[in-house]
Amino acid sequence: MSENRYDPHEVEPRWRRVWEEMDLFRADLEHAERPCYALVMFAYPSGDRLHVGHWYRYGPADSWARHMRMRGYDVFEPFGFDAFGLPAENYAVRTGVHPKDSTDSNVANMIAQLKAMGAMWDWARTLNTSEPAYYRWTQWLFLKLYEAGLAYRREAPVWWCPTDQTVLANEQVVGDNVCERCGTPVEKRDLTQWFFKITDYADELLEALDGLEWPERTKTLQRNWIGRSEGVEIEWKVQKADAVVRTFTTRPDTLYGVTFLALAPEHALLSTIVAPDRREEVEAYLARSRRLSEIERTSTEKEKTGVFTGAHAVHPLTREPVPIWVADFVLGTYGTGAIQGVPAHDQRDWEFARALDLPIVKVIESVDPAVAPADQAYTGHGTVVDSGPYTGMRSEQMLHEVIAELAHSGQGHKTVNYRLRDWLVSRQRYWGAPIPIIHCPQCGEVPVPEEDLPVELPYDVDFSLGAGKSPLERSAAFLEVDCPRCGQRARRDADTMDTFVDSSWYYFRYLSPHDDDRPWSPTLADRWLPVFQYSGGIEHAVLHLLYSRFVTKAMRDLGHVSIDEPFQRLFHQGTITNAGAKMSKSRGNVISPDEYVSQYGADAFRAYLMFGFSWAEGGDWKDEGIRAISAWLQRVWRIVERHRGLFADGYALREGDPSTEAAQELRLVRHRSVKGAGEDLAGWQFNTAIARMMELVNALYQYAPVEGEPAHDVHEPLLGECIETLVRLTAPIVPHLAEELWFMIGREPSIVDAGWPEFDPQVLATGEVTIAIQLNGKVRDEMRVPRDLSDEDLKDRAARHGRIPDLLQGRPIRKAIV
RNA sequence: GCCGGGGUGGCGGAACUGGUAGACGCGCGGGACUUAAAAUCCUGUGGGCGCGAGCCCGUGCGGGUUCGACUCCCGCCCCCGGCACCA
Repeated sequence: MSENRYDPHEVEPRWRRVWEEMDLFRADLEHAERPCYALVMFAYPSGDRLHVGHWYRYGPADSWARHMRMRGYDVFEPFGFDAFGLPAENYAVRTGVHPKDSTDSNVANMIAQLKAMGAMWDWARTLNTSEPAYYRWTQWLFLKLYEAGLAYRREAPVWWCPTDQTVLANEQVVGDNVCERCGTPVEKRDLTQWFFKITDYADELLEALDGLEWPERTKTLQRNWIGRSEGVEIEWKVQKADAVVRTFTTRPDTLYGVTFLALAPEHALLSTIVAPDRREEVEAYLARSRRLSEIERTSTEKEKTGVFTGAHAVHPLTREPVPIWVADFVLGTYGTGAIQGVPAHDQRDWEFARALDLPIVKVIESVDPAVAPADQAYTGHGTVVDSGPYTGMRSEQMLHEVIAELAHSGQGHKTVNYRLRDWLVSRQRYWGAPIPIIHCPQCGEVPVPEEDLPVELPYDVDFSLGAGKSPLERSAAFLEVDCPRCGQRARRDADTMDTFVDSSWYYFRYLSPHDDDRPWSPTLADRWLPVFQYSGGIEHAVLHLLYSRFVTKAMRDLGHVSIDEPFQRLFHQGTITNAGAKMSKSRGNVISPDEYVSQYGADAFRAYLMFGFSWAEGGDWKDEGIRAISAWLQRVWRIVERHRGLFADGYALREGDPSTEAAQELRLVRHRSVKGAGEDLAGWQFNTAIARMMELVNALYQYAPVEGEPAHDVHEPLLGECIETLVRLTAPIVPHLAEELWFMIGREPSIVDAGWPEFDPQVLATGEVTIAIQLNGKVRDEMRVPRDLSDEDLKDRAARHGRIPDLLQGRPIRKAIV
């Protein structure tokens, strides 16, 4: 290798050793004055090599954190592993390698690889959720929620994945009802399971989104998922029975158009109200609908079906009888499990009425007659017709009035419904935190006393997927236990917790990972939370990001923290693809970071990922990109190397007042670069931040060509100042190279504490500038003017400039814009 | 269907609250250095017309507001993501 080249392979490991010896990235959480908690999402140790995705999300996140440290923040940047979970266990089923062994070895390999990235992670505070010292507190969390009534066990129809042999949370069922993990179509089963009562927080989870600095689409995902819907619950007295059917509707203004009620097949009242002569037919219908899968039942393509129950309800306003049907398009899990059928103004009700020949009564007329198709329901608002005293009113107004009337007569009240369901947290798998509950024949559910935590996972278990029983269910050593309350023989709960429980509170634990008498320090939590800046994938929008918000709020209400939200600011990285497709082993298009890192160095790899893409978007991998950025790093190195002589001792780097035009221009670029790069880094716009640095480099080459001998006998403070600035600007992006250059110009390590360069808005506002002269929106000429010229003077000069007088022909210039 | 995001050169991507569209980079053309190549340095590069000064056209499509629109308004088309028989 020629002497005139930067060699990352020698430099990078050397500086990493120095940083480690300096203990540079150990955060002093107790004494921080400007805390900046820079958090990246957990890594899954499901493989032992880093892939491009790891570099793409962690490298830039570290660059942001580095720039914050240079700005004087006390940055805390931890890293840890979400080590429990199905992949490790499935691997064990296939190969017989114990999840603990494969996970531990993957974690060790990943840490070794991660260290080569040169990030500021504080490895003294790493976490591994599968270690008893961690999951002890996951179990503590469970117990706290249990004590507060926020964790409960009940039988419910739940999603079951036949491949993974476990239940799943609603949030883990994606697309056409398939398992988020393995893609297998899931089934509904009635099982007794543990839930966290996230629905208690539905309203706050929704409301508080407005105050979060999150991407709009992520907030939208959560809003849709929570699915708040305001409406009215209406009571319908059933004729000849001591029963009341409650329906939920968002459109009480259509009440006079109700021609039937429909109950879900699982509705509890059904057996009470069904007429004896209809019982047989109803039973047959229920049996039929039970056989249908959830997918078939809820398919919009499916013909509407239903059966008359023989019962009638009394219309709350007209007192007319309304037939009650059972129909499987009505969901037992939403609202009250019963609906008021208004065929004229609801498309589903319309289809139902057409299929079963029920009357369709129009009660709202569109104001615009053009929007009144005859072959479907009219769902908009308009003028009320055939609705007793409300006739002639605007439907929006009737909506309010009819609510008041129903409330007045005790037949209905305003209510809110949510799509959100409680979080199903139990899993019939081994590799997770055991649920700290003991089932005693005498005492029932008994929480494990806190002092007995952790309930440790036994190492010695049988992993074969047998007869629907998990390894823990088959482990007598684990299951058999004495009841902590009465001392009788009892049985441990054999389920483990969803791994999303592990990751729902880890940001607290990072603050005091070694405390063994409490999950976190309230003092540190108050000082460091909410997380200053969080980053990770959008795929967790309604999973981890929702669960963590719930856990934080629950812990707040239980008095364990004082914050309302865990993550104030959030960014999502995009995805790096190759040849237009996601990288995967099966496609054979996986780019291995190792090859590129060993060829170009960690800095170049990081810098390419930051420059070649808009970080939030991602994009397609291109080999030329990394070659280009690597060449640019050499270019940076060369210019600094060439002028290092400027930094001989005692040399003053004040940029002074440049006299020549070239010097003025260079100074201007310097200030512009500092401003631009700083703002862009702060906003995670890495590509444009680097572009600003490139402009400074280009300006330096213009100013001081590298041909020939450098003329350093000439006093050149501006050049020195610019070079020093350049080195500081690049430090967050290419930490190793910048540290080397910093050292090369005679400074002490480390550059992360050398401060971020400042710019002077005055400089950007003074000097001469070229402006375009537009007439009627078209550029007609340009001229050089001082930046601080007044509008009047500007107009005046422009009107006399070049060919402008000819074009103006005596008319004045109306407005000037600089 | 509803909600959110997006559509800009050959390519990746810029453009703050409307003010020279295409920063920066790749690729490509030209030049310097070299016996030569690589590397490096300089230079040109949205499209069309023109010898030239210059002119015309250009941010998915069609209208509009404005002295001026990638940006704002109205009506569409297409792509990505989420939700969806949610009453």
